[in-house]
Amino acid sequence: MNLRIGWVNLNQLITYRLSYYSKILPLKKPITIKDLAKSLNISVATVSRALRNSSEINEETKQAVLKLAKEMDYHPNLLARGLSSKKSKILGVVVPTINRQFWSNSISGIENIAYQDGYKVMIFQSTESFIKEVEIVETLANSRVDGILIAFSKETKDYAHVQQVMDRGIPVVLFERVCEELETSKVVTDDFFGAKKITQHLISRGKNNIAYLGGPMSLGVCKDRFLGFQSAMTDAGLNIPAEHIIETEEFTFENAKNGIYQLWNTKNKPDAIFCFADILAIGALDACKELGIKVPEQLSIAGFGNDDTSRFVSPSITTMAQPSFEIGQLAAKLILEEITAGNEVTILKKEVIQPTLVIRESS
Amino acid sequence: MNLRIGWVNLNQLITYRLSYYSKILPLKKPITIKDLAKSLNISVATVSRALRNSSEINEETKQAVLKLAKEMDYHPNLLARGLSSKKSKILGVVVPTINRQFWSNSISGIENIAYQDGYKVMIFQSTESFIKEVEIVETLANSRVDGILIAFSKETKDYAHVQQVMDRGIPVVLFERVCEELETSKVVTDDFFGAKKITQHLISRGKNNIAYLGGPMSLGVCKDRFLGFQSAMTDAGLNIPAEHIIETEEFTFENAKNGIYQLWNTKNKPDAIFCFADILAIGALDACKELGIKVPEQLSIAGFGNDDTSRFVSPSITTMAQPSFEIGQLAAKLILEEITAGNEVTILKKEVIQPTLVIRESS
DNA sequence: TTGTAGGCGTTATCAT
DNA sequence: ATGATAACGCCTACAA
Repeated sequence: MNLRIGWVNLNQLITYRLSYYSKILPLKKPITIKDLAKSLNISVATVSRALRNSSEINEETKQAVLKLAKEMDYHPNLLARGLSSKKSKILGVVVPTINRQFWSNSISGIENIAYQDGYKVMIFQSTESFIKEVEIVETLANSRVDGILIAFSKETKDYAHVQQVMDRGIPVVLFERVCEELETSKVVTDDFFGAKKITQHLISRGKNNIAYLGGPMSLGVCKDRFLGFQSAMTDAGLNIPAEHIIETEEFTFENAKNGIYQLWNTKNKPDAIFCFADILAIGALDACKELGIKVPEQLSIAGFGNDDTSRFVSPSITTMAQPSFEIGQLAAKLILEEITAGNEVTILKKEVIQPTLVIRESS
Repeated sequence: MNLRIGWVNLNQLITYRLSYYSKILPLKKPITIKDLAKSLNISVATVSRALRNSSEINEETKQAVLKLAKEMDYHPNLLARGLSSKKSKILGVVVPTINRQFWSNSISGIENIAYQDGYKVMIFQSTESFIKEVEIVETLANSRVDGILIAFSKETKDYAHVQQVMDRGIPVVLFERVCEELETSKVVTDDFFGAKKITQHLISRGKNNIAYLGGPMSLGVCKDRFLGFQSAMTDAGLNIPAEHIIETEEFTFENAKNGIYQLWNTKNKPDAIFCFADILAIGALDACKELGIKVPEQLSIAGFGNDDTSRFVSPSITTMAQPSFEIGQLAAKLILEEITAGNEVTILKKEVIQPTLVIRESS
């Protein structure tokens, strides 16, 4: 035991491997309600009722069943249960990635509500890939989950895969990354007003030459935030020169830095910048340090999302806080409503949630 | 449509709700292989074979089946498939939280390997709760997943729930937060040497009065990192006064700040600090700013984990990079090996992965 | 290559 | 309150 066998190279990492012991999977046959029934000389139906504490059962027999079940180490087979009952008590969630606070927080919100109603949550990430998203949605549907919550990948422009699932009678709720085409309940952030509000804040700080750094306008969220920004500028009678609008395909630290370098090469330098997401704001901040630009004196920076990081950097970043946990909760509530309604009429709702302004040092 | 109904107060957020349209779930009965068989006047067995492109089937009939399946919008019922085949092609993953880079990255690593073999991954978070962890593991087992990957919650000291699942014949692999008691394959970071290495780095920078800021020693990882730290100090003939060892129950920004304030109140002030995790290092850095402590001149700071944030703050944080993605990949490989082995002998392995030193401005 | 039939573990619908 | 028994949708010997 714990005998060192040798050195192994794993993706350029030195790893050492300790051999343990060998193992063979045990192949005990699982106990079923049939076994319980036989042992107690009663029918499987009765056992089944006892296990789901149905109303129509004698208290004593029920206790006897439960006792034996524990003794014999019985565990229900959820596949069989689902197959026969047509209910899984499972919600499926599809998000672009779990590796960002907004998404992981909203998932926590979903779980929070789901668990209260005895639902489990299956999480899948599309990794911003349309093909993978389609696969996942299909798998989820084929696994007979009771409902599916989706935030679309960046690539997703076609919603047939979701429509198809809806046609199969599976409730769907969209959140954050939604679309107009589908007739479902939706939960979104008010991106337009959020962007407008934070832009107005910058203006109120005396800035009047504000640039925009964001993602592709083809993505709904990006467009909405830009429109909000634009609206605030227009309302204030301010102009947005074309070279002050920078679009990056991906939201990365590095792209943001490049954006600032690009901006600082124009002869009409901005005095503030509104970034589509916090990660961009943080990249912008880093570029400013390299270029010796004083924040916020020379350039104010504003982000969106209120990621933890926006608080930790220095100067800390002014941003719009999105209530991600609550968005998840709300989405879960909506889908549970629909599930509960079953074949009754449900009212589809669109919930638009207001982000809140968090003023920090960068403005 | 789009008729505004009213204002709703959700957790102190102003939300407005747009009524959409009402909806009734359609209740079409799903197509089954039986339906396909009937339509083609062949047996269900043949259809089944065609769908899983078994070798023993005529190419023409197979094509006919596939064509009809598409036409009739057939979708396999995974519950039924799993029930009868006893294979789900699903891996279950249990992590403390998905809301931290290390965990979300390792999940991505797991998915990366799993998808190559046609496995899907079900993600669950225990939220550091033992009870929830037990529930999840039980659910996973009852859902007949093909294997379970677990990183224990902080609270978990008793491993009966996992042993039980193993006894049921379900392969289990532990990663990162593991235990000695269970006879499974395991993948861990070399915390001892990682901590030792980064401490030695601090020493090589001329620091000789290094403090430690970390979690409860009851948690294996915490202890290992502390021991590595201690070992480096001892090797260098350096002393660690008791007041330079600070334990925090939770790894938060605020706790770390308090730790630094506490340290700076002792008369023997340290000239460097090794923090158990990056988030603590970042908190420490913030406290330094508030206290006017120059980093790294007066106090060097080192973290562990290489979270994105450690790169974004200024000065950026020296840290140990844990190859989280690779750890996930490895864990997935190990469990797939075990699954594939089935009732053959498997060799259980313990893989110890070396973190790498990332030197940045804070040292 | 195809068909028959039994089984997977549970729930649901009848009776009793 | 309990028991038979037929689904649920698919897989898999075994037989043809």
